[in-house]
Amino acid sequence: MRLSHLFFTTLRDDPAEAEMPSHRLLLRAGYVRQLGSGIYSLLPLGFRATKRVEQVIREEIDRIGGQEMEMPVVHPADLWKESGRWFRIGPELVRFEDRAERDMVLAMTHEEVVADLLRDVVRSYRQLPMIVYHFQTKFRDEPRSRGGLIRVREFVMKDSYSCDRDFAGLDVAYEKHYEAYSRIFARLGLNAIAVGSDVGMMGGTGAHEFMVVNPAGEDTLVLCERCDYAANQQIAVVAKPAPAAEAPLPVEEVETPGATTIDALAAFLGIPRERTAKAAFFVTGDGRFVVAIVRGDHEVNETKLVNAISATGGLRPAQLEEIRARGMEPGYGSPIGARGAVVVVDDLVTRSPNLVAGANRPGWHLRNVNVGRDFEPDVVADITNAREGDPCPNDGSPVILRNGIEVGNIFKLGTDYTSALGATYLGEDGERHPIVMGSYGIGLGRALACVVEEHHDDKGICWPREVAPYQAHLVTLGGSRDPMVVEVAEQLHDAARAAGPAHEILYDDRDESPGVKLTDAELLGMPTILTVSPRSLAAGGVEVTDRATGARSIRSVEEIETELTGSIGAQD
RNA sequence: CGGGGUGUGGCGUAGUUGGUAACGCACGUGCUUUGGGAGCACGAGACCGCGGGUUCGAGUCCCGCCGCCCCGACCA
Repeated sequence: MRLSHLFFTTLRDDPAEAEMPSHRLLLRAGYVRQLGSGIYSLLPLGFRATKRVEQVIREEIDRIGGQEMEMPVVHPADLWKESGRWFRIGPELVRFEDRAERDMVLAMTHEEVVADLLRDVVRSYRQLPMIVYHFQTKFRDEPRSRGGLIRVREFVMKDSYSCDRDFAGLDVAYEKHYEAYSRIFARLGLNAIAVGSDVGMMGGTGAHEFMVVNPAGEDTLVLCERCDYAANQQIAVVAKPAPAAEAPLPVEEVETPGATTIDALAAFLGIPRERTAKAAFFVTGDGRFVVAIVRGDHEVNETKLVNAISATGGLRPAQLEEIRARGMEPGYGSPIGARGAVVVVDDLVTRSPNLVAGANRPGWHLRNVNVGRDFEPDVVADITNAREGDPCPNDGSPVILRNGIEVGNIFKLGTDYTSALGATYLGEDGERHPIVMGSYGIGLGRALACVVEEHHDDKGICWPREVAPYQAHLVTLGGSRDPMVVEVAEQLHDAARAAGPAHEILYDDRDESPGVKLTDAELLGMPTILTVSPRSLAAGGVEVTDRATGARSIRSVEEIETELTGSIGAQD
């Protein structure tokens, strides 16, 4: 591909609104352009790189038996009403009416369509198991997109769906995907770690997210310093050693004017935060009022809290009036004397004696509060966030906290969708059974951006070979109108092109100064930069620079031609 | 949806007490130049986000709206 004809442009200056390196570089190097908030066009270079990511994924999903297909982006809302999601999902699901005033949705995922196809196509257990997948556009009207391609509203996702006779079959399909994903991310040059993640109401044996450690990540990962323990903070369980036992002391009131926060309270009384109990107030989607009690040195983990009380519809913070109506006082709150509230107590609190807790009276707290004696929990569970330095549940080593970007997830769906839509098969036993599904996603654009996050330097992108839109970037220098230089360059370009689309190289045939060409070559990031100039010819041929390492060597023209047209492409 | 910011040629920016828009890069033409974002000359390119208002006069002041970015809320 001649750069003089490529639909792109590089920017000398950093775009003002791009903060993440991947966003900045993909814009500057002419890979993508923004159309609106969270909506991007892929220019030819970006499209080509995305196609390479896609091909890696395709090969690995095919390898575990996936069958590629394609499902629509626009769905009749009836399907989503059948599954119930039409009613459960908020405004991130785009709804509209067609000309006949039928409700329609823009697909944000494709479980419903798969389940619909299953009930049409699958009749017998003999047709199972199977895996289908496609690369298809999703639209999710996120309240806030950010970070360039990292979090967008419209994106192409590889989503695969496993369809099995039973949960044992699901486990197999899940394991296959786990391994396929590991291979995919390794091939993409991504250091992705699989972390356990929340399975929500689904039960089953689990879900994993594949996370890339990145400061801009939106999830918090809990990682063991020593062993391979890794979990999303949403579900991470760490050891919580109990303090030394003490005999319960009598409750005393203590005046604590203005101490509405744990920090203020601990400072005022001159005690450590772990001697206090913190109350947080929520209302569940199904209308229950919840007061969660954790120790002052911990934070409430809402995901764990939701799971502990099976709160359908999630949680929202309670309003002041709602709290007071239950006999509690924000800032000085505790379950003591509360009414009409589900009291959820962190297990550590039950093992921590003589805590300072709210007196439910402004300006007052209570000393020596003990769970069981002074108030009765409705639920005792682990409802706190793991903290940096807490003991790993496997080997007790300190855990560390890191931000992570989710580049893929695998999820045991079970029979929710197939039951709702009536996708069943006739088993060997002559009975109807719901098909057991799993779903598995990878966002292409996000994966691409993560590759750039991991593979760049101060000059530009450094594509891994598996992802590079072109295998090499050919630059002519030092009198680029020199007939010999042009002839050699044209020869290499033609030869690579003749070897097939996968072998094609980028050829900078522009009449630009050496500085511009070399700077652009480094910005664009092809793994190999080939330089042809009178100097290189005099030295024996073509100068070969490895973009990632900067290593240079002179190779003969014939040698380079052989490599360009041979297997060096790694794109076969 | 809250909080903060921002909107001026393709990109990055300047624009003072209100007087019809400037600079760098990029772009076009010509000549020179060619191993690290070249030089000279000429040139093109902006309804200053949109609407209303104040004013003799608005990029600038006032009101409303919109877009985009960041933080938070949210996230099958």
